[in-house]
Amino acid sequence: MADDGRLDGLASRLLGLAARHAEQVVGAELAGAGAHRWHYAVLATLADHGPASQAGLGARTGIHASDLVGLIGELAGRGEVTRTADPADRRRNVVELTDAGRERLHRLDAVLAGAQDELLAPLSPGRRAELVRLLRVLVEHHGHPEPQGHPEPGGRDRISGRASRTG
Amino acid sequence: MADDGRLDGLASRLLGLAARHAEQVVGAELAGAGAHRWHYAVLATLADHGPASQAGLGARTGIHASDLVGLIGELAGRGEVTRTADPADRRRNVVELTDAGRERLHRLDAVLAGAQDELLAPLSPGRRAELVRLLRVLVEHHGHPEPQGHPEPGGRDRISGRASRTG
DNA sequence: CCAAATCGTTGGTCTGACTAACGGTAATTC
DNA sequence: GAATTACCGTTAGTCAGACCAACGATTTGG
Repeated sequence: MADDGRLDGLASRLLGLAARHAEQVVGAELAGAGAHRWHYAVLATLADHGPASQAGLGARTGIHASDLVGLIGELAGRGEVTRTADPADRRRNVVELTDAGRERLHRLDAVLAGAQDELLAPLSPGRRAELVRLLRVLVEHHGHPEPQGHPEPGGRDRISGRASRTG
Repeated sequence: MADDGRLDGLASRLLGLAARHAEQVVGAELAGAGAHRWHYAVLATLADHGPASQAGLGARTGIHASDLVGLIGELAGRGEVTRTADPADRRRNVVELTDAGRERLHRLDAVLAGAQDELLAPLSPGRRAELVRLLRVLVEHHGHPEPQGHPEPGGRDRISGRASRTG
């Protein structure tokens, strides 16, 4: 095999390569439907968790609040979501899915499913599930690295890490 | 579990999140040693496959030729690689590892191993190997999507091989 | 009422990966 | 052996994604 090199077995590198590939596939597939990853993320989140403020959407999707502004504007311009001032808290905008948005989400669901299938083509259903399981452990661990306990063996001060808010 | 949402089970999204996390961990760890991912990639490739031209390095590491210029310059400035004109083909530069480079690679090997361990902390050794196995299947498939023959099953027009955006 | 915090918004920054073009060199063809 | 074609390294610039800084409007809490 071609695993004589140190790079070929490096989990971090394989993750990066696979993720890049996934982004390509999904991005291209969604672009064919005139959409972006972010559009799907917002529509899906609204469908799954109901109306939300932009801050709430940002927390769930991981999309930065500043990028969310234009994104919601775009979706609202297409009539797929509504952005209305929250009467209970007038700082907030309540973003809500419309019927058109739900319809579009359904189409994008199909597109996404196709993309996933293309991505995972070389894996059997069982292997795909296993992959998802393993990845989910990693991302969940990322959210809660250490509940409590010893700081770190040989641990120096934390290297400034950019926190990511992944819900 | 928190898998009530469509995003939470999406392989492409999990890959992206995990990869981002990996980049953070590895990047921070390497930064603590004054290095970038690219430095390690180049040093490791040279150690594993011997001297190479910059084009060859680019092909193996995936680093773009234009970015490789400054990178090799940096490593050469630190005395960790030598860049000499190939007498057999004077278009080429032969990039070669020095003893200092080998020594630095050893240190970075340790750093990288620590980063991988931190990354994969929540997984048992068996699970880690399984993850690497699955990811490698994906990445290899990416390189050789279809051995030959039929254009693509269900495939529409060619997805632009490189850019995330068709342009 | 005043201070602090939150939300949406604007504008700018930084980085990684890419493109375009060019001079120098090699290989190929006539 | 001159011209054409292809390749290598280099420079400069583009582009998208993720982020930060700061602001006005608003709510919250002492």
